[in-house]
Amino acid sequence: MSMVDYETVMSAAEQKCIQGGIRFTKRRKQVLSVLIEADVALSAYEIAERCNAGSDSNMPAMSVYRILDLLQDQNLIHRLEIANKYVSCSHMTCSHEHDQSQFLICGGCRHVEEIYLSPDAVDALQTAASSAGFSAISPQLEIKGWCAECHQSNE
Amino acid sequence: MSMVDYETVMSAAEQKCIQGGIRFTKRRKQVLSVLIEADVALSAYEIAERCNAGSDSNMPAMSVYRILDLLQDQNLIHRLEIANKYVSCSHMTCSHEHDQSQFLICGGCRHVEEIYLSPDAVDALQTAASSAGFSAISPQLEIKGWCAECHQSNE
DNA sequence: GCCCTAATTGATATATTGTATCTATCCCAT
DNA sequence: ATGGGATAGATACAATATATCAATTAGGGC
Repeated sequence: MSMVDYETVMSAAEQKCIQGGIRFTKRRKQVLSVLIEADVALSAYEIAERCNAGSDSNMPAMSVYRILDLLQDQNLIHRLEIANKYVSCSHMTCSHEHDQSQFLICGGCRHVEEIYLSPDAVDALQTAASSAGFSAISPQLEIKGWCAECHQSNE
Repeated sequence: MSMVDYETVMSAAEQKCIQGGIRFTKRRKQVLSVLIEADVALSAYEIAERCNAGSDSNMPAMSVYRILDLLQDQNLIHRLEIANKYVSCSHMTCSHEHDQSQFLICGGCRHVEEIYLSPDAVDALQTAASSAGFSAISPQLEIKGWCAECHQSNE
């Protein structure tokens, strides 16, 4: 799914882990690989399944949760709260910080698309939030909507 | 919490149910009352607890889920997917349809505020969604952020 | 190389949220 | 008053997530 080479992404991930003071272990590589190779957002239990598919290793779902938390801390993946699923970060190889990511999530099939909102749009959201006494909106926005396919089948 | 009289709201709710072809039963009144009187968003199990608090009636959580689904169909309440919680609709007494509601949800304490985005901001979101192949964004937006209090304690 | 320590993983239990299904009961229209 | 659809009860279970403690592993100083 990624636009860049798998090896490049993985070594960038390793660097981020080292800089974050944690190890890029076999288990963690395994979880991140599954997310990078998936073309859809996956639940923790789906990730565990894929780790275990056709292999002798046993990846318990509990470990997956632990590892997902860590990878999130390193900004290598995103947790989508509306979908209860996880996706790899599309900016993994960037050296600079990304302070915004935006996702569209289909309310029907839960398909996920990463989008790019104009700074103006983000500003408008931030302004509305400030007016309501919030100091900041999340750097990771999730917008629920309807993909063309699900929209049709629901008419 | 409501700006309008409780009785007014409940009778408006009853009208909406009748128009929707369903009954406004004791159980459904009970669930809606709890949500109207709450000043925070509540989970289904919290609603069940409040229904049962200091009373002889037994409201099972399963019934709560069923009733929440119905109330949502009648546009009397909103389900917040980011928070896994429910709030009563602030437009319950309006006769016209509201095609947009927007909520801010604190990522720390899960406090919920209803906000009003400018049409321009909503347009920007819709445009970004269309570009990504989505035919529509949800009429109910959920924006995660940080309330002033949680923002401070996380600095 | 070896040991100490801390990080990591394993293993188990349990909490939380939500769905499926079948039965019993209630209430309205005839 | 009663037949039938809407509503509620009851039970089981699925899916998602957290807590806790023990076992193992990997690096850094000697």
